[in-house]
Amino acid sequence: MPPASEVPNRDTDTVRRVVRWFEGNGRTLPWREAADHAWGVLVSEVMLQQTPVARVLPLWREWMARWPSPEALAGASPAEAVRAWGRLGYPRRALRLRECAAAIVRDHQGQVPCEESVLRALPGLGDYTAAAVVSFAFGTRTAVLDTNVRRVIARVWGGEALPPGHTTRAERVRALALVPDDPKESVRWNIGAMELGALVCLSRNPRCDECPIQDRCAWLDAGRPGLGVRTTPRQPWHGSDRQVRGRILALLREASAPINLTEHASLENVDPGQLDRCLESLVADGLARLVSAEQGTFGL
DNA sequence: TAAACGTGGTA
DNA sequence: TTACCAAGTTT
Repeated sequence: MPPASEVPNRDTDTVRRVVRWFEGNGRTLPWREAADHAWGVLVSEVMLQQTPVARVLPLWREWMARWPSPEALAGASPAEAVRAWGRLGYPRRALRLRECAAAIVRDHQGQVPCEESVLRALPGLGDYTAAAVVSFAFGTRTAVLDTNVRRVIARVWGGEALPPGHTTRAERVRALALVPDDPKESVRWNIGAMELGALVCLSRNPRCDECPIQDRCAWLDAGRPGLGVRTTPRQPWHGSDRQVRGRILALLREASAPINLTEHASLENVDPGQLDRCLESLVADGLARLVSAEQGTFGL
């Protein structure tokens, strides 16, 4: 544990102001409307990992209509899940979500577990998602630490432009200290802090003049230092394995039958070695299937 | 622990 | 146009 000097006061008043702001400014999103539907919350949280709300909305509606329960999704094939994932990105999430559904059916009587540690053990659910599900779907008091909440806390109580590259122990301690004792209020704070980070306390262009706690922000007080400082270098995209894997997967999603990928016209400009490497990794990930080695054909 | 993992909107 | 970035997880 860090020394007590690093643990801020509860700061109940600032927390309450964020909650009030959310009540008047929060978006009405479908997975919030039916917050008692744990499966819907879980699906939304997985889809929202590193993915903007606007892109998730139509896919979430499709998935909930098609697979309204863990049992329903558990009955789908991996290929169906990957195809239905469309262009949401990080398609391994589709496989893991389906595996998650199967585990829920197999080990939890088809009911989404309500314990954070149990959820954390399911495929595709990490610290953030497990906390989000117990908070938003079950109303349990816990600290939900996503990139939005981390940024809000880093600025308001830390005076820093951005949180560290990975979640630190100190961040968790500080975050938990801010969570209200009352479970219902803790949920409002979690979702309100996330929404504040998503709509106002933006990473690059924060709208501090619209912020309900601008007079409580250590970072704004300090003159917003460090904005625009590059933290982690980005990997090049053009020509990367990621790009090639994405192109391959796009072809596989569209194809209704196995297709030749080693001599595919749209992959002509890809280095054969890289193509082989990407195909191999996709097969290893369960995102592609070698149908015929002789013909070089693959399917989902 | 660092690196890998998709995609498309925005400035 | 390039670069950033959006409710992270896994190995």
